[in-house]
Amino acid sequence: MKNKLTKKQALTKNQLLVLKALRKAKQPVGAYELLDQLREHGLKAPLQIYRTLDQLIELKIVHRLESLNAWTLCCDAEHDSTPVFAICNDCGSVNEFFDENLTSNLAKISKKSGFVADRSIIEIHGRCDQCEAS
Amino acid sequence: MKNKLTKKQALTKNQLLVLKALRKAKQPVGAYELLDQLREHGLKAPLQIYRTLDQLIELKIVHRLESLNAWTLCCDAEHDSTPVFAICNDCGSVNEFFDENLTSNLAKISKKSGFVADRSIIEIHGRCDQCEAS
DNA sequence: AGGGAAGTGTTATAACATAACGTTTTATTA
DNA sequence: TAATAAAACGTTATGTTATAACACTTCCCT
Repeated sequence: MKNKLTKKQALTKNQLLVLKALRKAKQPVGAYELLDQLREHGLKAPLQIYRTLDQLIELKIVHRLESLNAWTLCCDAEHDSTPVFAICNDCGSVNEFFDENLTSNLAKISKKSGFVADRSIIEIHGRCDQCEAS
Repeated sequence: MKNKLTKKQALTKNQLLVLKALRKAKQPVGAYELLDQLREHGLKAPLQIYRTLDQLIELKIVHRLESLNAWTLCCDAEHDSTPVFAICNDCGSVNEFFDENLTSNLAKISKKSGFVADRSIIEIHGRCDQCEAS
């Protein structure tokens, strides 16, 4: 794995296609939906999508939302702490947050039980402020 | 919905079957795995399993692990705060924790952005103390 | 130029989940 | 206790999400 700059320059054709599709979307997108959108650009099989998504996750450019089976752009490539996703049940929008306290809380809980954490998933379902207001 | 006592007495045949299968398991179990185990007791279709699992979740006896597509018994029917699941990559075991600080942190993050939370998912992947020791 | 690693394409299949419909059981209350 | 509403159940078919296996290509480094 190279440094950030090199990484960004090194994006492949499929990676760029998937990224572009994710940028256009205002919500997380499923793998088969991405496939449908990218058929016109030559992608034909689910695996091409899944592989590309795995690569983009590895590059920390994309997150997978486990409770939605869908993917979304990372808000900011530079964070190290655990992202918190707030997922609106009504409009489907997702916001990504970071919270130092939460991250350290999580670390404490792990440590207390001797568990060595690797990857943390925090997803909150509910209603966003806009939907709540309307 | 009745009180806890009544609820427990009211478990149906399918609910009892699924619960028993989950109790025997030392790890979260997938829906089709449950189906396989319960075929000998007359369950034949996935939907019978999925429906029963939904009922047990509604009764707060069972949790779904979103990142595993699997289900596990709730450690304790009496909690109200958000459960934290620590999932071992090596042995597959899962531990359920509760942490007041974490729960209130989560609530704060939601509130700050005007998001009204409904359901929270916290799943940590890593290595449990036993696997880490060996 | 040679060799290894990463990326690609394709077919087939596995794993996970729900729609739609009708029947049976259970609980409620008139 | 008969009528009826609600919950649970069973079954077939289908939809959705994800991976296995294998062969080929491209890129990069020495």
